Amino acid sequence: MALRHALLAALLDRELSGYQLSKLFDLGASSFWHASSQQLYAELGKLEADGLLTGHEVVQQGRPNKRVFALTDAGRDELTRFTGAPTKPTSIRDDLMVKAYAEQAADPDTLIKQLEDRAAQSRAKAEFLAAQLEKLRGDKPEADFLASADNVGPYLAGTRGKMYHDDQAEWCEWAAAILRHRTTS
Amino acid sequence: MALRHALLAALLDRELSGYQLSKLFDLGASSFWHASSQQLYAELGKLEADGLLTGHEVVQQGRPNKRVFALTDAGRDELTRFTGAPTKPTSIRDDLMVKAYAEQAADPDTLIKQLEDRAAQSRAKAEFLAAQLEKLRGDKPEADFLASADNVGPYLAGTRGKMYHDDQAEWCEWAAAILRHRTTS
DNA sequence: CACATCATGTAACCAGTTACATGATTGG
DNA sequence: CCAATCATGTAACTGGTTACATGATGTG
Repeated sequence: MALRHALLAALLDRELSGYQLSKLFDLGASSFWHASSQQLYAELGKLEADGLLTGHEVVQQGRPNKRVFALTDAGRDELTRFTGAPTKPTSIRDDLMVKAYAEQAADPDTLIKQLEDRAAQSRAKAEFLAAQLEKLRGDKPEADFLASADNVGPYLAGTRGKMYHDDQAEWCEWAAAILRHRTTS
Repeated sequence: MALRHALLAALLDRELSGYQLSKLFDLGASSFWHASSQQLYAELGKLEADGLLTGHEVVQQGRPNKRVFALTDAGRDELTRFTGAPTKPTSIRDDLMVKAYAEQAADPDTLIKQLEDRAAQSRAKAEFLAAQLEKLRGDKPEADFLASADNVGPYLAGTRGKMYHDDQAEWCEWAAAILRHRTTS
């Protein structure tokens, strides 16, 4: 069980539909938890069957109806249990980094293009996260918000995500520049 | 197929045994590719069966014998093909970040402890990577090395790994300090 | 003599990916 | 009317994890 806890965490203080969760895992949470939408719908079903979540149909006008999910008490307990359990090592799998490592076997122009594409994606995600963080802290200075707000978890995690994407973009551009320099000289 | 390319990349310019690869994936490459030793031995077998790698027994005195693996021409071609193929999105799964996100449901002291443990691990990995980078560039200034060396891939990837772990350690300590402050005030 | 490190695997199970499938509504 | 966005799934497959298994050698 792995995705479960990420889903429970996302639903800790709000109800969301599968679709909203898929946006979240695509944009906000992608820097610390990766999941496809198919996986989400499957896991939401299991979590509901296991009594950790309850789903309610929400009728919308102007859009297809949706099913939103909320934590049950059992779900919250399971999340608390999880936070106390030993932490598993981080699992990262990044094709682009493997390609950079194997630079010797790669076509330089193609690799440079891929690094630049990734840089652009990471810049966009960093910007999105910066906006999220601003929204979370409202008009307060960061230090005040972190000292007084009642739910700082998403802010802490979002900050790490922004760091990750800022670095990723910076590194990709740096690496691309080096490879470009090596081909043209 | 996923681990394959990471293994082929690691063997691009040297021969290594399963055990040496498991060290590499535990220390050097863990910031961009995660794999267990069981997985490595299984995949090395498949790669040999597919003709992308050849294994040779090396007799050692004072230690158990080992089997080292080297890229074949087919293996190198496959790696080149891979570097040109579309890059899959990065997959990250980090329990600790999910726990930070779910801070509200967590016991503060336990979470702080976990953040501090991770900070120490990341500091150690960053230091290891810094030493590796120094070894790779030898006595040259970084810019000279990157402009003139014939294999910069591992240096580029290692640099990203160091950034990742430096940030991770810094963020963990920052987050732990915030949570500590919130519990004591 | 016990512990750390070196060294390599197998088998059963589970998590995650890929391909397929459908349909409503809004805006250009 | 076409594309984008909203919305939700299933089935087959494959990649990865967990638990189990073994044994040599050097160091304190």
